[in-house]
Amino acid sequence: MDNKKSEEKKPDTEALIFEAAKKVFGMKGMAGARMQEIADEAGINKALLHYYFRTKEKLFEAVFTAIFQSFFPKAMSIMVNPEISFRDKIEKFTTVYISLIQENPYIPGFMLHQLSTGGTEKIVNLFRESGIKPDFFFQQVEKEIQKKTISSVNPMHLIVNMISMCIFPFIGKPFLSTFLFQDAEAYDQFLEERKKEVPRFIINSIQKT
Amino acid sequence: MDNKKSEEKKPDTEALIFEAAKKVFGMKGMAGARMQEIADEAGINKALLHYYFRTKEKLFEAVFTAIFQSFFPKAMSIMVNPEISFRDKIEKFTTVYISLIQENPYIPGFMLHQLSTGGTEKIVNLFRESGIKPDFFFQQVEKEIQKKTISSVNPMHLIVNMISMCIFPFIGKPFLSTFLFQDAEAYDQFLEERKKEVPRFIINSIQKT
DNA sequence: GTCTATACGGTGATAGAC
DNA sequence: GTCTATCACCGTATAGAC
Repeated sequence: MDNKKSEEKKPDTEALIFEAAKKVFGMKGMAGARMQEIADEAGINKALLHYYFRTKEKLFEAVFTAIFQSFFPKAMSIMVNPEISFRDKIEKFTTVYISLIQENPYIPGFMLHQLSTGGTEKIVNLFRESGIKPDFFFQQVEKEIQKKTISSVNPMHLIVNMISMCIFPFIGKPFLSTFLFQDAEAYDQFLEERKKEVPRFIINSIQKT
Repeated sequence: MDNKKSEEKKPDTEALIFEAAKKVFGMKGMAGARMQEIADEAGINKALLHYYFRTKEKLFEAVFTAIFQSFFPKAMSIMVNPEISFRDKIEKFTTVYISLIQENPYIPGFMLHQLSTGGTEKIVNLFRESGIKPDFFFQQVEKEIQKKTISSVNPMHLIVNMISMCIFPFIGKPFLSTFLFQDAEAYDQFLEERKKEVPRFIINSIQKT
């Protein structure tokens, strides 16, 4: 993998470390991860980790920030885009959200550990920096209610329901894939189905009949 | 707190440790928790932890098992109870589920860490031991579909949706309470509302009109 | 049963050769 | 930039007095 034109994309140790850290931190969490394991995963030496990222904490923060920014703004920008109709919004959001996590399986692990360990400040800051204001979505919901196109729902609950149904299947993967599915393939298919099922479920619930 | 009749309920060091461990493990996870912190929380000495539970891992397992058994069977038994109508089942399940976690705030933290750390075997075993068969619920869904009382839904997605909407608000508490709510009180009220909102949301979605 | 003191291993981090 | 060797610390676990 080293034989490309060395000009254009050297195997870039930093990126190797980054990927390895994603994986290990995502699986074990900040506290459970071991620098040694990350080094092994990256196929390099432990000391090199400290050469690129001075400390474990800095490495974690770097990876966490990157992960967060790689998905959160993308998903949220859909919700606050004035050009997308309300109904499309729900469909797009769920689909994109699920797809994004499928592509970056470490996201839920990161979020979880970060949340349940109480390290909320970083998330809060990243969120603030992203400049996203959920208010617009709430206003759009209210507008739809006034237009009588949907039944009267509390926007808070609606958005929490939406996020819940998108993200939980990933969190609960080991659990679900043990009890509800035969193999990994069945689980993957289940996720694919959800891209249609979840928006349908939501729209069925709130649409005026 | 020691001045009760020493016969009836001595302050029971073991129970103290158990409670402290619940709290610390729930917040920090197995890897992040420190025996010292548990000892402090229990107001006793570090060595005593090892006297009662030989190792950190044994302590964790004991607490995890107790937590699991204190809520899972109770919630699930509702789902497979043939005497409860389908509609009541959804209402009862969501209400009981949310209430149970409200009373034992450490449950989500435990589950999360256990899930995301990959220690699924314990959960699988505990689940097996509980003797619960989710099949009955699935059958009941199919029956309702045949009776045309609900629209054609995939039972898998239905139950995953239900669990998602119940449990995620707890997982995401730090996040939600930062962005959507002013204070802890508002968050608590939100949870109370959900006991009505979630079943309503589900039933609205699947009922035949 | 409960404490203090200590042994022991693991882990993050650094020094220094190449 | 990358490695080997090593340090210093922290955290689990045990020994032993009371």
